[in-house]
Amino acid sequence: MAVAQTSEFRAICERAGVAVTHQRQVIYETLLAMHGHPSPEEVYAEVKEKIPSVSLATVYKNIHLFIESGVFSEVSLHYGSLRVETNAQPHYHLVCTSCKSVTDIDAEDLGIASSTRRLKGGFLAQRYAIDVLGLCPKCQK
Amino acid sequence: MAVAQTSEFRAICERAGVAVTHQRQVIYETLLAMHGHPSPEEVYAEVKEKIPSVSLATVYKNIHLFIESGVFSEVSLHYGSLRVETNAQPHYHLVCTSCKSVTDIDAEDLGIASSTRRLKGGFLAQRYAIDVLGLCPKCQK
DNA sequence: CTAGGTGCAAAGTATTTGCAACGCT
DNA sequence: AGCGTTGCAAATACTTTGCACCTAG
Repeated sequence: MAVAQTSEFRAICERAGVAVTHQRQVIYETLLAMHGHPSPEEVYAEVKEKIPSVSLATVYKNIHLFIESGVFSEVSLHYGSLRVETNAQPHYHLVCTSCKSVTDIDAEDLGIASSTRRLKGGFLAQRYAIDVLGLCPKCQK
Repeated sequence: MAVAQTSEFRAICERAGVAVTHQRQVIYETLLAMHGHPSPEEVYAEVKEKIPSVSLATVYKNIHLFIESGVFSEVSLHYGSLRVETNAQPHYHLVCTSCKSVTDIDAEDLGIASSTRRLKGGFLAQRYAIDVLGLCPKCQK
């Protein structure tokens, strides 16, 4: 059905080992063209203008597929529910992209000093929430 | 009803301008004692052992109250829904704690170099997700 | 006393899943 | 042809809300 497929998109699908479908391509192009940090509902609304019959489930499935394939990423990690930080010491998180485990790491061990300061543009930085994404020792094997 | 109230907890409630209730105190102490990054459901399960009649809604209300008061915080920002990062350039986010706006900032403007490296403990860092929490210029007035 | 807090149940929002029909390869 | 993909609807997960009763101040 699709005609004007970019070779880039074909390559992405091939790398991910998935089929090149019209919905998939429109969702990909819509994401590329969107500014900011869209939610699935916002993407769905945009895609629906090109494919009125598209379903929200398809948008969800493809967004996940793109995130898993590394084509896009999540703004900040989405754990499914709110997580309370009970550790009052300044520290950051090691998040394993394979097993999803979260481990605390001290600021000094990351080599980043945390302090209130004013950044270019006038934003007043008060606290840093840093998630280091990677592989825990167990998952590196 | 409560008897052994720590003066610390009373001070927290006073600062927040809320009442010192038994549920509130048990939820606070439970959070303090919990390791890791508990979800509301997990907190609820723990609190229920001390107060079997407690409701999940009360746990949610008090967790939010503690977070708003700065007593605890969120592990990573919870936007209510997944947000897709469509900007492929390495960059981070300025999140205004007042108006919740999210703005991109280049790595170099933050003064942090992003690179794959192995941290103490053997974790293989591949990507940094950094949210700088603070006040945007508008909200500083 | 009375404003705020609690428990319960229902509503609301976000996301996933089962399945029959359909389209890529 | 065969398997992955889609659309739909129902199911599930997470969170908030309305309200009558209760309790700290």
